[in-house]
Amino acid sequence: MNEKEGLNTIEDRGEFLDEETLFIVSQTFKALSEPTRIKILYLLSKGEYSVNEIAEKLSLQQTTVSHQLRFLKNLRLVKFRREKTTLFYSCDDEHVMDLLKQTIDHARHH
Amino acid sequence: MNEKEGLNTIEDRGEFLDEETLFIVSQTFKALSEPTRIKILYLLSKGEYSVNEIAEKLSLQQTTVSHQLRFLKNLRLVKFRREKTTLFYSCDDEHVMDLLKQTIDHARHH
DNA sequence: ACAATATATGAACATATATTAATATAATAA
DNA sequence: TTATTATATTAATATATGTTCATATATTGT
Repeated sequence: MNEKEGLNTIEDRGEFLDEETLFIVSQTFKALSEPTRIKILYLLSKGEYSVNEIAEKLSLQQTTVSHQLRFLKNLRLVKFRREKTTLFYSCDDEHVMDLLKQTIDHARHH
Repeated sequence: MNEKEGLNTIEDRGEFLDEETLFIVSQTFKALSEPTRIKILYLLSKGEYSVNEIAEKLSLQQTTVSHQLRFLKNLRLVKFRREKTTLFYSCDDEHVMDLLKQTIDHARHH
């Protein structure tokens, strides 16, 4: 059978991930796995934009943008500030933006 | 400088991603966005394992593992070598494994 | 050839999720 | 107050996708 079992406990976290880590990791990558969200995050990496500005610049419907911003806000990847009736969204997670930039650079070098 | 269209080509790539980059990026993150695939990749980051070993260690069905390995193989994230009737799978993309490790570390720091 | 073992494949099913349409809320201005 | 603007929400729909079941393929050993 498997002569390795029983040895990989305690100090060595071994070959398995605990459920909570697994959940956070999968959620993080899921946020970055859809073209619409990638476009939004990439745009926001260049600056702060209102919902309507995002929709116009990316040729998306306002409601689509609003839904995806809620998704990203729930994961605390974006934040917003209000100015009268307008909400300006911006990035709120350096690590995740870094993952995105790394992967875009990597993809562009093929 | 950034008055709408026309100027943000070449040196400044601007606020938009080309379709091909967008596709590669989304596929890459999609690979890392599902718990089963994360478990498999994390296990493979520790060494080389056969399909049945992966299934046993992770308490997954053989067919599930086989399907997900095909997914990962299509994206060239894993490779395999044959030894008699057994296929030993291992990681084949340093950059993607690095993304995974970074994100696991980040998640574990809460 | 046959049996045994390891892995892959295709179809069916269930679930997840992105988008849309319609409507609601909230803030501001007149 | 009413109208206007900006954004959010709910429900419906369509599509994508992960898992399972049944079966197929491929390699090795007898």
